[in-house]
Amino acid sequence: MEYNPRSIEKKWKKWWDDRQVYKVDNKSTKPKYYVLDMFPYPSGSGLHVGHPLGYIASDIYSRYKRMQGFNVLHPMGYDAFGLPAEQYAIQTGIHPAKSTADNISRYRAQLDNLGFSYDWSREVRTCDPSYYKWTQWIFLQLFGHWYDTAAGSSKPIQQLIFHFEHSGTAGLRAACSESLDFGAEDWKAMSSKAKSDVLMNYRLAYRKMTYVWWCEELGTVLANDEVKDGVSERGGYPVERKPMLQWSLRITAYAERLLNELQELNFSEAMKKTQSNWIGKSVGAQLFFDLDGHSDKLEIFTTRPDTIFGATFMVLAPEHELVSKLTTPAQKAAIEKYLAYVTTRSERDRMAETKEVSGEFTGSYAVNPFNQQKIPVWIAEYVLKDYGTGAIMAVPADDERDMRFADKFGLPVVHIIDKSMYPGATIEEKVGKMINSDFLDGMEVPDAIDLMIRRIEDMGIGFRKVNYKLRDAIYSRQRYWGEPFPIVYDKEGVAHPVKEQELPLELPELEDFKPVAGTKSPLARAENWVNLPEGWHRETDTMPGFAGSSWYFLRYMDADNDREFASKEALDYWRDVDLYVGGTEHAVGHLMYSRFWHKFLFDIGKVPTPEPYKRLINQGMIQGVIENIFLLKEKVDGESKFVCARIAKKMNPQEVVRIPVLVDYVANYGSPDSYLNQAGLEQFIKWRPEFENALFESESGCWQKGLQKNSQPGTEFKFYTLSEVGKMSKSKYNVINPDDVVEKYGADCFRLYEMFLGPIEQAKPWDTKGIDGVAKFLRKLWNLFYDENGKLIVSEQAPDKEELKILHTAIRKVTEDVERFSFNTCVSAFMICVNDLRSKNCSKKAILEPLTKLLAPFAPHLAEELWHLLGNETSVCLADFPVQNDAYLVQDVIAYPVSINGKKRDLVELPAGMDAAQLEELVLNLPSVKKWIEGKQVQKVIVVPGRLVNLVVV
RNA sequence: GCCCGGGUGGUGGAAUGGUAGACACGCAGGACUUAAAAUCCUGUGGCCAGUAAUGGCCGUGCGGGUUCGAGUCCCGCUCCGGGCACCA
Repeated sequence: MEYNPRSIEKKWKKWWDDRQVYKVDNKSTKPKYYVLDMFPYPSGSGLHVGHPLGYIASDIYSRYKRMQGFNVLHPMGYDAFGLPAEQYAIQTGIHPAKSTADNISRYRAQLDNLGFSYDWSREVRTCDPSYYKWTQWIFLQLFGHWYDTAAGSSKPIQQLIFHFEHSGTAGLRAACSESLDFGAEDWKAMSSKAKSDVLMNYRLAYRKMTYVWWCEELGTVLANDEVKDGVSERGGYPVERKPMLQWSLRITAYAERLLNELQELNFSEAMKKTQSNWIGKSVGAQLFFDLDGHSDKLEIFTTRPDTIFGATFMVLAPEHELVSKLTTPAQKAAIEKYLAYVTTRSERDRMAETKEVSGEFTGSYAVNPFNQQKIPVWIAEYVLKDYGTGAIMAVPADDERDMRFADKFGLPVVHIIDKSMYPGATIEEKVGKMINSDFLDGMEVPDAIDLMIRRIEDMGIGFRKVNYKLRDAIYSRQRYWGEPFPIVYDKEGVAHPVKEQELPLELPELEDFKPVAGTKSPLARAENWVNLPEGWHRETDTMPGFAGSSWYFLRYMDADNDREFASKEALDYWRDVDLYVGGTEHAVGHLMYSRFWHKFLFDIGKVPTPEPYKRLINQGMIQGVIENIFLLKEKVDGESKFVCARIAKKMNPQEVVRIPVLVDYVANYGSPDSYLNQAGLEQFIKWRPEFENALFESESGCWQKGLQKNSQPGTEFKFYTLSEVGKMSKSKYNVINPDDVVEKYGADCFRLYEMFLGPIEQAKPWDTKGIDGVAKFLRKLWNLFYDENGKLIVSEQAPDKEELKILHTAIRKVTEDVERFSFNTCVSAFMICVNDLRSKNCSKKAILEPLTKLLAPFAPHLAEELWHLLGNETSVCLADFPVQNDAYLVQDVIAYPVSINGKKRDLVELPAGMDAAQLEELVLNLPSVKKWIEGKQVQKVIVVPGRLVNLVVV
């Protein structure tokens, strides 16, 4: 009987399905274990071989934990709101709800094809009203709370109102947009609009002015992703940054906790570093500069208050609210021109551009509070509105960017730090002795910083301040395909929450998904929905992608609950995610937001833990190989001018092959390995028959089999191939569908091969080259059960010592490696085990049965088949995972490498249990060693019992 | 530009600071076969010497350092991949 994955896999899939093997109960006497995958966005191109990498790993781990006696929650769902579905709708007219549902069925079919052990009864879809009801509900909680910095926790907004009524802002320590100062009487005198504005300053979900990319030509707001090189990616139209009043979430209130509590988590150090850097905590001073001739003060944040005597100019972000006030009539034209330029620039451009600085003088001056010197105020794009206060004091002597700016605009430089005592110290390092700095002169930098902050506080011109790079999350999207905000505005524009019993606030049906004139969201088209009695109206923006994905793991715990997002019982049982598997691309976005939401829900008593994810594993991206075939035309008339065409491996041959490539690029990739003339083309088509009818087009002519268009006699064509590695995407013709691989090799083989490719955390290109090795392994295993005549040859014989050692070596290795997520080495261990058993012709049940269980998490279908062949009737998925017995693993003999000065010179097999002295004596008398130490002095002998011997000779 | 990773044979990769290249792919030679496929066996980092057994030297992107010993730790570079706040 031959191993036939197709029939085996079909059979057991149905068997598992019929018996609901993967269904999980919220009540169990077993310990719980929650394994979560980052749920996919169901895109139109379907699942590719990169998606399942993490899913297979988490599935193996889930199955492993289940077999070890845990009640394992392993769910799956879809992150189903998003931009691509909406873009697709605009292009094709197909409603996002439909295309999303279609894509989901396709994803489901593809996932089902891989033998995952998901409990599908818990599936969630973020675009489902029964789900987004709770996304909206959480938003309303954020809207209804403020962050009490003194208590380190979120509190209901009513408590804040109570505080204002009794003492105004006195004694209040709260996360806010700007510090306000008013008394109880002031509060009581405020209009409802004024009160609402004040509360917005404290709410965790609040509205503020932020910028969006606007494309006039397309009549739509664009995502960063849709803007390339300052123009829209679609159509190449001009774009500009437009200010809009948008919802934001005050994640900055949680910055300190997000940073501190990160340390306790089992995340990779790289991930922790990325998140800490993103939070970007820095300590410094917030201080106010007087402005010459203005009553306003200029508020800046600096980590280097000690350098104030070197501050020779101030820089404001171009969007800073004081810019218009500070611009003098003489500078007006220049400033306006600069502002127009800045609206075309992305933040990335503004940060990245360091060689060519730009800026403009406002014509006004600030006053240095310590020496009363006038300091010119400039604006420049390298200062960002949302970081710090959107304004800096520039100290060219101590900051590279400020220096370049001073250089370019001829601004003075005052040296204030003597670093001669610290050779090799960079300009930014906080070391050196202060000079030219009045009362700071002679002090070391750290002391000077300290003293300066105290001075600033004494003078009442500022205070010590902790600043974070982390910015509040912009939460509005001018899109259709997202959660509507459960917010209505009254006549005065005051935002009110929709009543809880009115949730979910469903997305109205629309035919046209384009925004309404100006920057109004598509939802503005649903006038009946937007407009309410008495001049009230609904919010027309929708929530961003991260809304639904910030809490979905909680919903799986109790997915059908229509009274709460999850019941207290379910939350108390499952608590948090024990293992989370997903890509690093979510390091700062999704992970940060969901940690923030979770902490908020914890503060308001809705979840039992302050952190959502205990352990995080990041799978590397599976990249595609972009294979290009170049056809070059070489002019023979002496000129060495090349022209060439380029085609990607997976490109449909019917599509015209074009892309002229730069000569330099071609020249960099070695020499052509074959000529392409008519015969060469034949040869090429033999190698790549799919190009039989392709038309090869280069700048100067076209080629097709049997034809020779536009080519001059005497012209030679050369071709060669090269490979690049990059993201798998439709546009690169390198997407590989797992279904095709499963069709050919089976799901078990696919699972093992993806694991065998390399370490889970590493990015690697997909290549099916090695899959035969895995397929061979599976057949070899199969053939331990069946002989070549299809006869079952499993015997009841007792295993010998060696066979037990082979088995238990595998058990040990696989168990260790599963725990550390080293699945590629698990597969090697299986191969070694099967190879060893084969060489001993071992088909003993006492060996094969534990081996089958060991393999079950990796190749569940095959394991189930073998398990039943061995006479079992329950599922192998529920069997006990084998445990190693150290008694079988004892080594009698150890191979000691013997090194001289660190170089291996001999390998001697010695009985285990020799002590260091015995080993030393024995080794010194080895002939192979004598040869090396003859006439020399043995200075030192390093003996590591059980490992090695190293002699140091001179 | 900034942040985070990574670089080991022809290829994917293995290696608690302790025998570099496990396990595979590929390739070469052989067995079986009319033949091919499949399967099995043997070899396979490079260079040098030797008929051979074998022996020697070099070798983990580049340059330095720590150590008895470095792919692994430290410093400086370089190339590649990912992210940079409205793709998800």
